[in-house]
Amino acid sequence: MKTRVYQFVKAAALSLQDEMGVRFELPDIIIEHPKRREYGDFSTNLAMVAAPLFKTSPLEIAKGIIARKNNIPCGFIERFEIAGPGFINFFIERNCWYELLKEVYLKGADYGKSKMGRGAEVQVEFVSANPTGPLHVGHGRGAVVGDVLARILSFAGYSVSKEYYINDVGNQMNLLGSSVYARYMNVFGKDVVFPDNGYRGDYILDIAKEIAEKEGGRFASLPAEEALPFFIEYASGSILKGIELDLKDFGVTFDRWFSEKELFKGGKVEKTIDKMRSKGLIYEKDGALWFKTTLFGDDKDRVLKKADGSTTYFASDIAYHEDKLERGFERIIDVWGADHHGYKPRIEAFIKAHGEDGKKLDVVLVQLVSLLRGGEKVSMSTRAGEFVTLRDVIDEVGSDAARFFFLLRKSDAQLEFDLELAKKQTPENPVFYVQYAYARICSIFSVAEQRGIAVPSFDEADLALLSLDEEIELIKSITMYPEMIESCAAGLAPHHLVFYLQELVSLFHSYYNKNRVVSEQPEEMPLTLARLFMCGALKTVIKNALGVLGITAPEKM
RNA sequence: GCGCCUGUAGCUCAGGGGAUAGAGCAUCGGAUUCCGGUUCCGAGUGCCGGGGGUUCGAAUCCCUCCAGGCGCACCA
Repeated sequence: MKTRVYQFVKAAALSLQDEMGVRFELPDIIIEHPKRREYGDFSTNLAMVAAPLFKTSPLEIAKGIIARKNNIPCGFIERFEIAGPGFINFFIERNCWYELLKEVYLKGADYGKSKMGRGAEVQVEFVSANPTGPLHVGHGRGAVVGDVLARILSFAGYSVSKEYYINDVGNQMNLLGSSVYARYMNVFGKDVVFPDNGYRGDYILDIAKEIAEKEGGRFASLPAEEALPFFIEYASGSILKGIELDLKDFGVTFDRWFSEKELFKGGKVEKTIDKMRSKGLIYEKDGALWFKTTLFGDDKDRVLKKADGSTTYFASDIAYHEDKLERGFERIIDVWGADHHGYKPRIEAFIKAHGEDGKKLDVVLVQLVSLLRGGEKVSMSTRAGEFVTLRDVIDEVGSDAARFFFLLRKSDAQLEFDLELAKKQTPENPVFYVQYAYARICSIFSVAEQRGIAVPSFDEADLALLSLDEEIELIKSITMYPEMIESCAAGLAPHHLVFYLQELVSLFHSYYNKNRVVSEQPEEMPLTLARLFMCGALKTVIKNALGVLGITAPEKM
């Protein structure tokens, strides 16, 4: 509908240019939903923006554009209005809304899908937590943001690939291995110095015990260096499996798990460095190898290879991003914890150095989550290993509530997550409020069914009977869904969808309370059918939206 | 010191150049024989952190200051 208004305005503006004998590139035409109902269904500020270009007053332009209505088809617009300093407000013909409602019915589960992405290949990389311990709440937020973003993009017509990058190389792996090794030795009564910054969580001991059970004491007699590779391999593998399971239970899956180790095995890291060297972007200083990222907007050059000959994390990362580019993705979206924000310029620098548009990369930052329990802060300290895991949260509040809460704020704002609230079966709990609306509609349908009334198809219902203001508002809100998906996709902002759902559902609860859907009066059957039809469309939209969020739509609660 | 994010109602936060700045919760008052109890309606509250600028128009953009968070390794 918005598109139709847009097309009209554009055609009208062009035609107005001809009439006035002027020609210039039109400014972007913005069609918006006015905040106030009396300003119509849509409005545009074009007349004000274009006034200087047309060299006349906004009022004249607005009049001119509206005058085009005789030449340009716009039967769907009931009336126009010029308001305020020069807004043009559009009031849409009521029948058009009914038509849109039928579209919901016809498209069903596909309603809201868009071709916006034109099938462009997009990669979303997210979570990518080091396999050194279980996922904690913060990772959980990143997981949901990435996952829902991917779902939104694919709904919006992109071809999306979800990926988890595993940092299974480097110091932290050695540290993990030696931590488990130390615990293992303890099991056999041997005292080994626990590494300084070792991992102290209970899970380390669990893994050590598991190894002791399966492998016996055969490593106890080996020198540490010989035993270590096994411990690293075993521990990271076991932790990764746990991570995968936690994510799966959280409704998050990946198309690919990409191992950093594989980059080295294939010589990819060296190859990427060589490539940059051949472009003259590498130099040596203080025995280390540097990459001239400053040429591409970074604020200092970065080390790729340390004086001791080992490569940095950044070296792996550019190799990884080169791999992404080579796989032909048109867009690369990295979802990172906000503490990595400083990392963006150097990755972007690499992409530019590689000869690609830096805009190919989007970084979505996910801010901290602080847990509350009935308003009281739950303390989390990673250091002591007593942090709250994602698993704990899912077990306590369930996957649905956790997912919803993680999306309740824009991702780059800090989030307070109240565990007590998430469990409440009351309307102050937004998840409940939304799911309840769905269950309520299902309940209406079953009442109708008991009375032998089937939910009508679009040609059985006379939608013109839906004439109440609340009904029109509800229909408008229902049919705004496709637009919502597109705007979430464009802004990489999943939280908009959550806000939309809450507003939509609130309109329904309010409507429900005032009006009876299934009437007792036989003569009101046509109205009942029309209302059932509308509820059916609403049901579809709620279900589709919850589906995109990865949240279940329960028929009963 | 430099960079990024944040500062909006009592609380948690939307809105990120447009018209009278919104929602939920909390508070107070009212409705609800019902399809579903856990629902609904109404009311009040704002120097949009301060100051300057750009603009026909600024919560929104720019500068500056203040406050909070997070980054700023030859760590990962």
